[in-house]
Amino acid sequence: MIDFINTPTTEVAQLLIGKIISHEVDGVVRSGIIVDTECYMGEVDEASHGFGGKRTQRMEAMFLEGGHIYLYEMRGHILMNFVCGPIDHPEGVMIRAIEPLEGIAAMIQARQTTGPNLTNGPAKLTQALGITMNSYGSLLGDTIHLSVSTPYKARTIIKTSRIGIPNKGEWTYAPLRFYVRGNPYCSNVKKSTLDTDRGWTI
DNA sequence: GCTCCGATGCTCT
DNA sequence: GAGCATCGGAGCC
Repeated sequence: MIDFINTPTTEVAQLLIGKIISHEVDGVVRSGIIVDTECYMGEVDEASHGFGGKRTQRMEAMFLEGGHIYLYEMRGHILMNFVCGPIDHPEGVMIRAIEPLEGIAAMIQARQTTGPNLTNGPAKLTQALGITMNSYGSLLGDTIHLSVSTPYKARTIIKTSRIGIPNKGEWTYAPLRFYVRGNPYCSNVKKSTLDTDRGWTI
């Protein structure tokens, strides 16, 4: 299991790649392999909700100890983050995309679509997994589970700038996004760069 | 009470 | 590749 409190956030983001996240809805387990993550670096990161020491009701979970779930609602969509670092330290890793594994039929029903479109975006995967604001501030392992081991090994992890962060100075270009090269479920990838083994070495 | 706006996604060109 | 739909929280009046 990852030590979310003592491991640097940027390292957590890379360690999460290849792990399996699961959530149970009505007795049906839905799970997927994490393939795309982004870091948000707390008070100093202009793109982070915790920037400048701001602290409001809806971001309270971000200030919990590492290992908690921070959910953010935007335009009716839910985005999921794993909180990192010690308490009162608003850093976290957003899960940007997963590769469906179990409960795919349920995901298709929830999303009303199939293929990469099922989970290749932060709001898409929460909808596919059936995650709701009920899990806000819960501890990882409570309603949302993460595999202890890393069953899938990425051949190459691409390190690049984050998506949807304009006009944030150096933070717009900071290499805080990590994803599996060649995996079709990553956000915003070119078709020509996909690999037949989806980027895994096993 | 009201306005502004975003860590998005979908649709159409 | 660009434009827009559309919801709730934050912050200010």
